[in-house]
Order: sequence, then C-alpha cells, then structure tokens
Amino acid sequence: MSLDQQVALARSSRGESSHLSKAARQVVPPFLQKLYEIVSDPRNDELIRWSENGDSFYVLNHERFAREVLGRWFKHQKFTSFVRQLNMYGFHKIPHLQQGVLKSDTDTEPWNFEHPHFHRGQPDLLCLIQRKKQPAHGVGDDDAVDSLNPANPLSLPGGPVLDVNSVLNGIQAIKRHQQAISAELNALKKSNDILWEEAAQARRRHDKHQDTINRILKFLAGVFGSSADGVHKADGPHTPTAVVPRAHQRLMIADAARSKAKTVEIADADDDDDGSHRVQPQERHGSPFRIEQFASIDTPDSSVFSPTLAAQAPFSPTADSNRHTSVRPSEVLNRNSSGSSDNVRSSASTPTGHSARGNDVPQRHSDSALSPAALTALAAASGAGGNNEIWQAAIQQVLNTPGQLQRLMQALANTQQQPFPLTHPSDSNPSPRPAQHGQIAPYDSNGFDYNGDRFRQDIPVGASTSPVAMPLLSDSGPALEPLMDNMQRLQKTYQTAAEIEADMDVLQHSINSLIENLGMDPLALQQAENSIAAARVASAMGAAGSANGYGLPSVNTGLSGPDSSMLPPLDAPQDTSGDFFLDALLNGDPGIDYADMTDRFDPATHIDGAGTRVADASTDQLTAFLDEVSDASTVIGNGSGSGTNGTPSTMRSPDVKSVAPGAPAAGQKRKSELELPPLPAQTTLELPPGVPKAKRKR
Amino acid sequence: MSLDQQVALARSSRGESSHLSKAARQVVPPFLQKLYEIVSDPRNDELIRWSENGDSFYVLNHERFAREVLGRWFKHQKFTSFVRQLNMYGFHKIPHLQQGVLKSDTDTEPWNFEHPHFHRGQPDLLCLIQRKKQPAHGVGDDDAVDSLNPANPLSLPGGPVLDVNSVLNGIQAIKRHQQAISAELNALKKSNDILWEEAAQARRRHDKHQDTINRILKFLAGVFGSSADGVHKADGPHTPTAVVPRAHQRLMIADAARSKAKTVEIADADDDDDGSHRVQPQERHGSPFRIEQFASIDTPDSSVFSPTLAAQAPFSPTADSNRHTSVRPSEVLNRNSSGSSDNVRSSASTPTGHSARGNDVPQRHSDSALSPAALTALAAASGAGGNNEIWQAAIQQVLNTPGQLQRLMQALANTQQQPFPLTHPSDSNPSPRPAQHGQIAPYDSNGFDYNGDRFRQDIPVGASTSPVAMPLLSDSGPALEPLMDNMQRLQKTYQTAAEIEADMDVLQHSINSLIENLGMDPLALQQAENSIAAARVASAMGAAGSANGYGLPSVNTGLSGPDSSMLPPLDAPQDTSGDFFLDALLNGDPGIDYADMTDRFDPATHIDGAGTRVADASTDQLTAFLDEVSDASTVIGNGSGSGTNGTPSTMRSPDVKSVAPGAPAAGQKRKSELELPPLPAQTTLELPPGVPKAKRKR
DNA sequence: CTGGTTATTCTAGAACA
DNA sequence: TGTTCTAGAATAACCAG
Repeated sequence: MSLDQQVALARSSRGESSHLSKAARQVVPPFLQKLYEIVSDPRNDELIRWSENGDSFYVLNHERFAREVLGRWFKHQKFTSFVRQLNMYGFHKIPHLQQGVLKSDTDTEPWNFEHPHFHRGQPDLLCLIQRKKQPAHGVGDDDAVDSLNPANPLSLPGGPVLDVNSVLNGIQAIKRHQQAISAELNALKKSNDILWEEAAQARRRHDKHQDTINRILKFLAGVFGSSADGVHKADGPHTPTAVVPRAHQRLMIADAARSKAKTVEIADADDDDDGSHRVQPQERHGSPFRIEQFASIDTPDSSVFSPTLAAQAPFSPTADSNRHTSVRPSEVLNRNSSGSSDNVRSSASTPTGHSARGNDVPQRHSDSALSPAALTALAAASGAGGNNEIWQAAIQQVLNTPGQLQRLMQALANTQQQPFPLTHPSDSNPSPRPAQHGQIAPYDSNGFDYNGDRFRQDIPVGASTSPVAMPLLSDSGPALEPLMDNMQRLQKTYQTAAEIEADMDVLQHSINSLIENLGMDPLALQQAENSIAAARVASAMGAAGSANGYGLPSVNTGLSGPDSSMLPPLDAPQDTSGDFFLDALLNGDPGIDYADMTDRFDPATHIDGAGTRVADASTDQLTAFLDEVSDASTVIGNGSGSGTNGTPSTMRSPDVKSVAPGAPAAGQKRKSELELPPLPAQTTLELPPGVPKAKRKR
Repeated sequence: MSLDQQVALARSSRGESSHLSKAARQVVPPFLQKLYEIVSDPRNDELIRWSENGDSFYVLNHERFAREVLGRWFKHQKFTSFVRQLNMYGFHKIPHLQQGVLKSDTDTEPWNFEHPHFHRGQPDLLCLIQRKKQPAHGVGDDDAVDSLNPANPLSLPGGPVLDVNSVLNGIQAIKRHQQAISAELNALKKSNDILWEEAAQARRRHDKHQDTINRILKFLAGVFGSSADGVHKADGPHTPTAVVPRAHQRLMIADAARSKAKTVEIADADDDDDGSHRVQPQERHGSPFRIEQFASIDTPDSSVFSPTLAAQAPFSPTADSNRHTSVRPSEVLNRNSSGSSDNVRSSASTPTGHSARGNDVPQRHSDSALSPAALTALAAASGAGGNNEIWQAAIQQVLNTPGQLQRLMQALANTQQQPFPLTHPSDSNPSPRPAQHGQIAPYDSNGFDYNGDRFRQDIPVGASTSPVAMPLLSDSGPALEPLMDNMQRLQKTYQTAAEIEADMDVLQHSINSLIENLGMDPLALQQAENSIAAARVASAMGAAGSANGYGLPSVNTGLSGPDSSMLPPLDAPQDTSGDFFLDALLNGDPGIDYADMTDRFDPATHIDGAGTRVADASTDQLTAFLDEVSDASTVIGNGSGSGTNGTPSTMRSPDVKSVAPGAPAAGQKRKSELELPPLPAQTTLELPPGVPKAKRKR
C-alpha cells in the first residue's frame, strides 16, 4: 500500500464530518478513522487532543474520556480496550515526563500516544498504519520444548520404570487417602450438622426450661403477689427493708463472712448476663414491682449458649416462628461473619446498657430488703402462738418485698446456668500434625471420655466422674453422640492427612530416584520446570475444587448479618407483677455459704434429712387463697404481660441484610474456573521482527 | 517452601494489624498481603470487597478505587497495574454477568477477581498463591500445575522431562495442600472438642435445670400439698381433679387458645425428653392427678426441635433401658426424618399413651398423696374468705420448717452459681487477637492464623474483641465460635480436598504421559509393577498409620453402641407429686415471655468471686432443700414418705448412674473407630487426557 | 553493591464475537 | 476487526548477604 494509496489518500478532503475520502474509508480500519476524528474534534479537547506539534495526542483524563467519549464511538467504555487497539495499530505511549509526579488524587496524569503515521492534519497517512497480525502461528511449543530438551535424557529404560511405577503407586495411594479424607470430611460435615442441630436444640430446650421456670415464678408471684397487691400495693418495694432487720442479722450471723461476697456475686451475674440487654431499659424502670428482676429470671444459660448460635443461627431474632427453623451449617457458612458479629455486638450490649443495669442492681437489693430471715424473725417474734395480726404483718412483709421474690426467681432461673466452659482441651498447640501419633485423641474417647484432665476441668461440677453426677447427664445422652462422631471423624481425617504426608515423602523420594535414573538432576529440573507444573496443577486444582459438587461456599463466608436471625435473641417477657414472696425466700441469708454446697451435694441424700413436715397448714383456706391469687396473678400477668412480647429491641441487628446479590457472578466464575487457563504460549520465538521490542519509555 | 513456610505460618501469632502471622508475612509477597488487607478492610467496602461467599472480590468502582485506595498501598494509582499484579499471581477476572449492560455513564461496572486460594477469612491460603515466574523457559509456576494438565502439549518431544518436573511440582503442590488440610483438620478438631464440651455442658445444664424445676415443683407441691394434707388427707389423690376444676380452668382461660396446644406440647416434650420414661409405668397408672402433667415439666423442647435426634434416637417409648443406646450420626443421617418424627409423636402423644399415663399417675400420687390440686380443691371448699387460723396454718407450714425454708433460700441464692468456668478457646491461643482492622479476628486455635473474616464470623459472639458486644454474648459467646469456625474449616478442608483430588488427576495424567514418553505403557507398567510399588507405599503408609495407632476407621463407623454411654439419655427425674400447680403455672400465661430473663445472670462472673466454685452448689442446695421438703410432704402425704431416698422413683433415676461406667466403653469404641476401612482400590490411572484448554471466560 | 525477587508499566497474545 | 482478559517484557525498586 505504499505510495499509490498514500497519494490517493493524501488527496482526500477532510473538512467534512469525515476526514477521509470514501476510498480511504474503505481501506482504513474503523478504529483509526474514529481515532482521528475523536482526536481532531475540538469538542473533545478537554479530554483528548493533539499535542502541540500535532505528532501525538493526549488523553487528558482517561477516566472521563472512557466514560464520555469512548461510549460514543465504540462498543465499550474501557480505556484499556482503547489502549489495546492503539497498541494493536502500533501506537506507543510516551511516558509522562514526571511519571509519578502529579499524585494530587483528583488529578489524573495524561496519556500521550504517538505513531509515526498519525499526525494532525494528515489523515491520509492513516492507511500506512497497519494492524498487527496475529502470529501466523508456528511457534510456540517447539521453542519451549526445545529449551527443555537439552537437559533431558529420558533414555535409560530400565531404572526409571520401576520408579515410575512407584510414583504411580504412590499417587494412587495418595488418591486413596484423598478419598478417605473426603469421606471423613463428609462425615464430619454431617456430624457437624448434627452438632448444630444439637446446639439449636439445647438452646430451645433451655428456653423452654426458662419458660417453665418463669411460669412457675410468675405463678408464685401471682399467688403471693396478688394478695400482697391488695394490701400493700401502694407501698411497693420500698417499705420492707427497715422492718425486720434484726431477724435478718440473726440468720446472717452464721454466714456473715460470705454474705457479702454472695450478694456481689449475684449482682455481677446480673450484669453479665444481662449484657445482652434484652429488656428494654424503660421497661425496667419505674415499676413498683420491679419487673426487671423478673426479667432476669430467664435462664442465663441460653444467653451463654445462644450468643454464638444466636449470632450465627439463621433464626430471625424478631420472630419466634423462626426459632423452630432448623439451621443448616452450610447456610450458615455462607454468610458473612463480619456483618453478623458486628450486629450482635452492637445490638447486644452497649455501654449504656451496662450502666442502666448497674443502676438496677442497687434497687434490687433494696427490694430484697426483706429477707426470709426477716420473716423467720417475725414468725419468731409472733411466737409460736402467733396472733393474727402478727402473722399478717409477717406475710405482708414477705409479700411486699417483690425484690426478694424476684431474686428467688432469678436464682431459680440461674441455677442451672453454666457458662460454657470453653476451655479447650487440647490445645493451643498450633502444630498441626502432632497429635496424630501420640495422643490423638483427646477426643476419641467419648464424648465423655475426654480424658481426665479436660473433664475434670470443664466438668468439675461433678458431672462426669462421680456416679452421682452422671445422672445429670441423663437426659441428653443420645443427642450428643453425633458430637462424638464428629470428633472421631476429625481424628481420622487428621490421621489421613498425616499419612498422606508420609506418602508424599515416599513419592517424592521415588520420583527423585526416577529422575536420577533418567540422568537428570532432580533439583535442576525442578528448578526449571517447577513453576510450570506447579502452575498447572494449581490451576487444575483450583478448577476442580470449584467444580466439585461440594458447592461448598467459601469457608469463611460464614455468617453474615442475617445469621443473627437464626437464633432469635431471647426476648424478655417481662411481666412480673408480683414477686415478693419468692424474693423474701431468696433474700434469705446472704450469709450462707454456698460455695461448698456445690455438686457434692447430692440432692437425693439431703432430701430426707429434715423430714420436717411442712404439711399441716390449713388447706382449705390456703387453697382458696391460692386460687384467688392465681386468678389475680393471671390478670396481673396479662396486663403487664405486654412487657414480655414488647421488647422488640432485642437482638436483630439491621445491618445483616446487605449481603445478597452477587451470587450469580460467582456461578459464572465457577464455570470459568473449570476451564484451564490458556496454556502459555511458549512461543518464545524471537518476536515479530517489525515490532519494537525494546520498551520505549524512559 | 512448603514446609518451612507452612510451619512458619502455622506458628504465627497474628494479632497485629496484619492478618498474617509474622512468618507468613515473610513468605507471602507484599502484594498478596496488601490485597488481602485491602479487600478485607470494611472501610473499603464501597470500593472493593469480598463477594458474598468470600471466594472472590469485587472492585466496585475501579476509578475511585485507583485514586483512593491504590495510592495508599502501592506506589502507583493505576488500576491496570493492579490488575497486572493480580494476573501475575494467577487471579482471574470473572466476567460480569451482563458485560456491557450498565452503561449509565456514571456507573462503572464492577470488576470481579478470584483466585482459588484467595478467600475471605483464609489468609493462610495466601502462601499457596505463587507469583508467576519469569520465563526461564517455561511457563508460570502458579499454573505450573497446568503443565500437568493432560492437554499439555509439551509432551511430544522432550515431553517427559517437563512431565517429570510437572509431576514434581504437582507433588509439591499436593504437599502444600496436604499441609493446609492438616492444619485445617487440626483446627477443626479443636473446634470440635470445644463443641463437644459445649454440648456436654449444655446437657448438664439442661439436666440441672430440669432437676431444679422438678424439685421446685415438688417442693411447691409439698408445701402446699402438705397443708392440704392435714385437712384432706383422707381424700387423697382421687378427689382433687374433679374438685378444683374451676381454678384450673380459670387459669387456663387466658390461655385457652394455647392451653391445649400447650398441654399437647408438654406431652410431647415429655415423650421426647422424658421419652426416656423416667417415670415407671406402674407409677404412672391410676393417678387421677394426672402426673403426666408434671412429668411434662421437663423441657419438651428437645422433642420439638430435635426431630432428628429425637426421632432417630433409639429411645423406646416403653423401655428405659434403651435410653442409653447411642445413636450414630451416620445412622441418624441415614434415617428418614419422617419416620423419626412419627415415632416421636406417636410415642409421645398418642391418646393411648396419655391414657396410660393418666392411669399411672395414681401410685406416684399416693406417695405425694396430697397434690396441689387437692389443695386447691380444699381451699375452694373452705371458701375464699381466709380466717386467721387458716392463714396461720399456711404460714406456719412455711415457717415451721425453718430448715427447709432456709435451705430453699440458700439454694436459691446459690442458684446463680455456675459451675463451669468458661475459658475461651481462643484464649488458649497465645497470640493476641488482632483487633486491628476491625474485623479480623483470626481464629487462633489452629496453628494457622486463619483470621480475618473468619474471625468475624466466628467470634461474632463477642468473644473477644469488642467490649461492648461482649456483654451480650458474654458467657456463651465464645463457646459457639468454635462452631462457626468449625464449619468454616470444614468448608476449607473440603475445598482443599477437592483440589487435591484435581491435582491428583492432573498428576496422574502427567505421569501417564511421562511414561508414554518413556515408551512404556502406563497401564502395563502399572499392572506389572503396581503391586510392588503399592506394597511399598502401602507398607510405608500403613506403618505410619498403624504406628499412629490411628488406623483410620471407616468413615461412618461413627458412633457405635458404646457411645451412647458417652452421653446418657436425658432422664427425667420424675417425682412429681403434686402437679396441678405447675399445670396451672405452665398453662398460665402464655403471653409472658420469659426468654429474656435468663441472660442477665452471668455465671462466669460468679465463678471467680471467691475462686471457689460456687458452681452447682446453689443448685444442689436448692435441690436438696426441695427434696427435703418434698420428702416431708411426701411423708405427710403418704405417711409412708420413704421420702427422699426411699423413693427410687423420685428424681434420680437409677439408670442414670449406670451410665457412668459406660464411658470407658465409649473410649474403647473410639479407638476401634479409628481403624481405617479398607481403602477402595481405585486405579484411575488413565485420566482424561485432554482437559480443556479453552479460555476460561465466557 | 550485587543477585534475586517483586513492582510497575507498556505491549503483545489469545480467545471470542 | 473489535473487545476482553491475560501474558510478556523491560525496567524500577527492594532487600538480604
């Protein structure tokens, strides 16, 4: 196309919209035509224009240029594509004088391109610009191969063979192990699901327990509270304290030493658990009956346990309906943890919450002012004979002290709580393999057989060892099994991995020998080829990984905000109207030392001890009373009961949701993954002659 | 690099700003570290963030990203440079779904990149990402693996060499993966341990709860029942039902709607939890008091929620002995949910069952002769108006039993104690947690520093990081982490396994080609030599394996009978003498929400107090007290009150004890479990030769 | 300061439409 | 030919010894 064309083109008229003649337009590739027009169009001067002397052009702001100009001329808006074309046509970028100078953030450094035949006012030269052709091909493999060849002498027949076989066998072994691992993992996964289920169940069970306890308490409160209500409602919590101090002391004497600790403890407990702040602050305050105390009644266990679950479980916090939803681990995994965690935290416990709580505590104590001791004292005072008035007073006392009742309830509620001991058994030991051979299993034993140490630590309460303790575990037994399974599987997998490791060593060795047999230097080869093989394998693996049906979401994706919904935050039903009775009971003696009583105490044994008769009282009246009370309580309960449901504030963190879209993309990607990456063009032929090989810049 | 790096990584502590351990940081190229941080930093979410499932990342607005983010981390602000690096490390762009769709001018289409080893929360995988090496002659390392790829053209001439290398590389890659898997498994194992512990604790807690509740109920029954006793003792169990229907009804009225459901539920629950049939059949029959209601008190939740477990659990409705049977997860998994559910239900609440139970009741009641119902009835009979005498009697009842009262109070007070110390798993980890970037919270448990996202997920519960959040989750929070972590790990491991699988295939193929190049027939060779090599390898492996003592057990071997001992079935202590009360209570206010009340108590806090274990003491005391009381009542009621100890039927179910001994057995079983099942002989040597070379995208 | 690796930049390869 | 994604290649920057 040399001269003739050029001449022809040169003649072209360029004033019109097109700078090229018809003939030229048929010869010159669209890209060049468009480029010429774009650069020449003064309307684009802000974004792209000729250099001062017209032998190159600048793209002043490639971002805006891409958005505002490219789209008008091309099917895309990608600056990179534009550049690709330029390069394709032999344009070169002229490096900016001060390459990295203007970093003013908002400023984009201009791109300057030139081409020997791309000049202002000379569209006729465009025909001289040739698009680079593709390689015509040929090259490639040979080159690469050749380079490799020199060194390699695969010649020797004998030796290698065996090694090769060993390699093959080793690989097979690895494969088998791999499969074993896969199986293990699968089993583990299932096991994990079960575990999850178990956890969820435990949660629910706990909730129910709590519920039951609450009901009982409420009932009691209702029973006793109502009567109190009628009499002292006005007084509310405040009066009682002063009344029976003496008796209190008496009782306390014995336990004096500890009493303080105990109370404190309780207070703390309250704080901690409440950390969740399920109850609305408002609800808590101002109620003569001190609803909050009641609120506290729920068993802390759930809190203990649930936090995790709650956070991760798919249950929606707000709706109870969700509770029953089963949570599938896999689902859980897909969620974003960050979101969820944040949510949980934020929603859960703000400093404010604490302070609020702290405040609450004191009151509580005041409420409890009337201790059982007091009651006792009164009773004593009144004497065995007891006259009505005295009795009444005593009872009133009891009834009037809602706080105490509350405490009782709380105590009940708390009784079982056990913070989860998360101690972990085995180890902090990071090293992966270690366990395998020796001590494998802390776990295997059984769920329970965790070895002694662990057990002792975690289950000090006597759960395990002592026969007495065992009973405790009774109910749940079966449920846990899956857990064990899980452990076992883990062990197995672990082991398998170790074995594979061993296999690999063997394999490696055999391969090395093979190579040596072949007369090559394994190391050298490795150095040379390593990268290649590795790359391929890696890619292959990657693809496979995504390919395999597991469809397992990325591991960590885990829990996102939504997760929190899985296990709804406990919400506190608050209606606790009357409670003093219990309170009185509970308050009883701070002094008592409970520490000792722990597990050893076998309830069964003690039971008989007193053998006192509680019985005799006059039944009829009592019954009547109870009836009345219960009614009252019911009413009361319902009335205030709204408190219960009310607390919307609970857990639900809003942030959870954002995650969603995007999945499809992943899908695509997956597919793409499966395909192996293009093989490297091993063409290292000496590059196409004409093209500038050296980099121009600088 | 593999081992060193990995080991180093494993060891690392990562709490600092970086998600990686120190060691890791030395091995992982800066670019990858930066990339991980950038992507994981929530502050950049607007511009760059993980995909939903964490297996890729998006650059939402590359222009802004380039300006605002790149400059902060790199020496440039060029998105193209960033992309080049990504490609250099083997990242691939995932084409946008609708490539050129959103042309809204102001909108930039997001760029989505992925890499098989670049996942949210798995910075430990970064060490697997290899930068492509310069030509040296072949291809990139990363995809070195590709060379293994069957499609691999190099085979022809010098083929073998390259193949050998590819094999080596592939093996190395596999090794790395293997190690990663090992680490994962380790982590998983730990996680599982924790989970187990939690489950066990939950169980125990639950049991205690139940026990407490039962005791309380009993106590109440005793207290009130006793008074009734005096008056109506003669009436005994028979009268009450009819007598006080009214009160009962009244209470139920409010809940009428639910009452039925509730009762049903309870019944079911009973079956499920109690499914174990804590109450002897004989005991159950003939009681007009409807003990079953009491029985139901134990938390039914299990039934509701644990369909899987419950359903599959071997509980036989009739025989207690079955309780201890262990359920194997695998078995469980295999079972049909429908079947299980049916079982539960049928056993739980069939009309028959109910009736039977009703009949049973009497005996038991005979012990507790005076049931609350009776009391109520009496009360009703006596009339609403209380006279002094009546009051006195009632109060006396309560007050006269100072010992009991005191105990009760004590018990209640102690209630909050919490036996189990919560140590957090993560705590064990020496490395401080990185709060650094906000969300990173690596799960340290394993040698690896998995961190980042995972952490967010795992620790959402508030285990560590945020003080604020913590409160809610306080106790339990950390406990669940393991679950999440576990899941994540599973996922990872899974993935890894899959990848390895792929690698193996590739390797296999390359080996085959190698062999072919060598002029051998792979199959033939294999046939011939297979046994030999296999033998060797096998022996080697076997030795290792057996040495460990692990012998991998068959996957599903899972839990065998002995396991059941591990966790004994929940048994329900059933001594429910008086129950209407409870009944009333339970039916009581459905509206009340108790859920929240729990958490406030923080068991953990209690623990430390004196350093003493207050733990269960409270519970025990309470229990004891209650027992005592109940005994008393029992005595009164029966006159026979063999009371506490006597009544075997009472709470402590005898069978429970039996459980303990079983534990060891479980241990044994575990061991047996470990033995591996025969490996499947799979000779898949001839892998599909040509894997697709096609370009990935589109 | 020198060799080896990573980073940055520009250009080319390749696949596909 | 155009578009897109990825690789090659040259050079710059770094870092350990």
